[in-house]
Amino acid sequence: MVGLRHAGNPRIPDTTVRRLPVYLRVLSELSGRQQEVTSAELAERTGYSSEQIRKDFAYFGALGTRGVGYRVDLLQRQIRSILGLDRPIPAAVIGAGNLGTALARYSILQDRDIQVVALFDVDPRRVGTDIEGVKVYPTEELPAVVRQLGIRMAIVAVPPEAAQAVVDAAVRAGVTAFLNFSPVKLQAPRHVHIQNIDLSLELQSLAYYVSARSLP
Amino acid sequence: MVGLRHAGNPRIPDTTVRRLPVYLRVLSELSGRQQEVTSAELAERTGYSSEQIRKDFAYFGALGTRGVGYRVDLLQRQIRSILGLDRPIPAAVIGAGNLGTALARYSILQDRDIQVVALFDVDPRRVGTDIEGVKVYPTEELPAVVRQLGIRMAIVAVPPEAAQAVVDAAVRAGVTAFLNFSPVKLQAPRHVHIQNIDLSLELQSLAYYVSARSLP
DNA sequence: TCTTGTGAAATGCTTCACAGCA
DNA sequence: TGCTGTGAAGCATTTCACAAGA
Repeated sequence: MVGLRHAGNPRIPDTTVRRLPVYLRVLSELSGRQQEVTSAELAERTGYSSEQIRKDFAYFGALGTRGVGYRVDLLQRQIRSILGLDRPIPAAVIGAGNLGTALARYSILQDRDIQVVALFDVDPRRVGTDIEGVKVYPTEELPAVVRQLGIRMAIVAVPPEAAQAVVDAAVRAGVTAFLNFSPVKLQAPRHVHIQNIDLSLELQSLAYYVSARSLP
Repeated sequence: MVGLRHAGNPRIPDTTVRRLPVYLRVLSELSGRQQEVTSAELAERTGYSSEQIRKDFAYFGALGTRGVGYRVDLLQRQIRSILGLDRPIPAAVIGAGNLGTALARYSILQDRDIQVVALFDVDPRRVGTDIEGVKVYPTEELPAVVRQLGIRMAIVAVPPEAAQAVVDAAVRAGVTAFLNFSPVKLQAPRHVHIQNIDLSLELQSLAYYVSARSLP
């Protein structure tokens, strides 16, 4: 996992990248209400330290005014540009079962920058239906649809046995970023980024923090 | 976030805790097939370095045999005990919408150590139904049901406005560990552990890794 | 000989502390 | 005076390198 991006851009640590969307969320609450925001105020609202916030901003050539703070709108625009959210990103959800459907519905309704434009499923009963107006295609058409719609990002919610195959197909068709909910370690070329969310692993590690187990 | 647990136990770093379930998964594939496993083999299958694995095991007083490796069954038992998975953990899913239902179904079917024994929802149309045989209760009954069933862990999948209130109620009733899917920063007492999974944030940070944005 | 177990070095991230500027 | 910007210090985690034991 490297924070390196296309030539010329500063290298941003992965930890910072993960905080950027949080800043965006807070900034959008602030936007309209105030023009400037201090790192102290952002610290208050995000839970990060103010120094950390300033360091984060410095990674992409910050622009605060000493004694005043940062311009909300400028900051928003910059962070969105860093993340590549300054133009819509077409995304796919692969697997239209319970989880896939829920994730698709959630993403379609929540996020306007990342646009879920297609779902895929192997089950003929699901193919042809739609989720919030987005069509479910047969998985075998994935390469064609991905290319046609310029899909660059995919949410994987298929059974573990099927995951590697759909990722391989998607990668060949040009997808470079995956959010994987399947409980398997996926293989992919270096330039492909895979972010895993594994519910079983999360729950099991969470178990460690269940305290005072001696109680009833 | 501290790795500290009940008195007497060694302090295990959070990073290690998050790897333990991965070891469990790999070990369960191995179990039956072989009695011993080397750190190199585990490295191969997990993607972690062998030194890291040995360090992790050392945190809970490892027990390998030089020249041979670790006993699979012993390792399994130890890790399960560290995580508190040596007895079933009753859990709740709060919010029986699309996501909550999908998560509940997934957990019920996948995980036998963490048992989802109740769902909660405010919508009267959902209350009284069941998901894979697990009842949906009205949210107002949460305190009573949590106490009655000894629930120690909760998956939160309610709208953001409702999240803090259900967490407060659950904490008062004795829940100490949460997996939160609501896109809000939840407040809770020190002894309560909250693990967040925020789909929007994940997708937005993922956008950073979509490469070669200049293409079509 | 093979693999564990572990101090020591390296890395990466966060916090400290304060100089610098509006 | 207030807040940014940033080197330096501090921590946490990972990797290195190798001694020790079956």
